[in-house]
Amino acid sequence: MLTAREIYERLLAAYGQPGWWSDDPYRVMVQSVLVQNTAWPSVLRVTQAAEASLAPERILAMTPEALKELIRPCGFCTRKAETIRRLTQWYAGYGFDVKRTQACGQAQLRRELLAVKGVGAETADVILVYALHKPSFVVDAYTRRLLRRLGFAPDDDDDVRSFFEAELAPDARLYGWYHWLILTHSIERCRKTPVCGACPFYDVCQRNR
DNA sequence: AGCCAGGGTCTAA
DNA sequence: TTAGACCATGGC
Repeated sequence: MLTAREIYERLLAAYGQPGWWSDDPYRVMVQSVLVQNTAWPSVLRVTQAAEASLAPERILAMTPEALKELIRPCGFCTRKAETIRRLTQWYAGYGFDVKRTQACGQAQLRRELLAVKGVGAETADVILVYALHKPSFVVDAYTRRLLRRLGFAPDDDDDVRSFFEAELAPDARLYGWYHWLILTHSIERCRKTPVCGACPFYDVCQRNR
């Protein structure tokens, strides 16, 4: 089994400098909800079309029905509209101020985010890492699948999270990059060319046995 | 045409 | 406590 560092090194060598979700914290919050069980292009289409409305004050000013219509193409629009509203209200408690929000401890922020109905572990961790720059490793379907293919069979997501966090420095930038690389690997390579000799994990991938 | 997509909540056993 | 139903829509 590769270590967390070895996996990162291979991803970096294969895909180069990783990207970042967004430098706009509120955009990360909205998109992290919209992408729940939804393909990314749908999220992009909605958020680009709604560019002018994508400020927390504007969202809270909309009627629930208008917000629902705005995000309809992403699916689950009733629930996601409610979640976005609740999340925005949570952010309002910090005056829509990232710095004020970041002043809180990571554990407290994670608890508060998980307490927002409609926000689960993955959404909370995406917001922690990309919007608030707190090192909470993001475990998503791709992360689970990659580790499984590398021969690691965790009982639950907490085990996956500790696999990474136990070995890596608690660095939000690193975690964000790491998640981004797993994403790139999963979408750009694994999905389009399922079995591929150029895969950075070809030698250890369970699928090749 | 049917299946899946970067999830989360609620419920029945 | 856990597996399964449910939530909605678009893309392939």
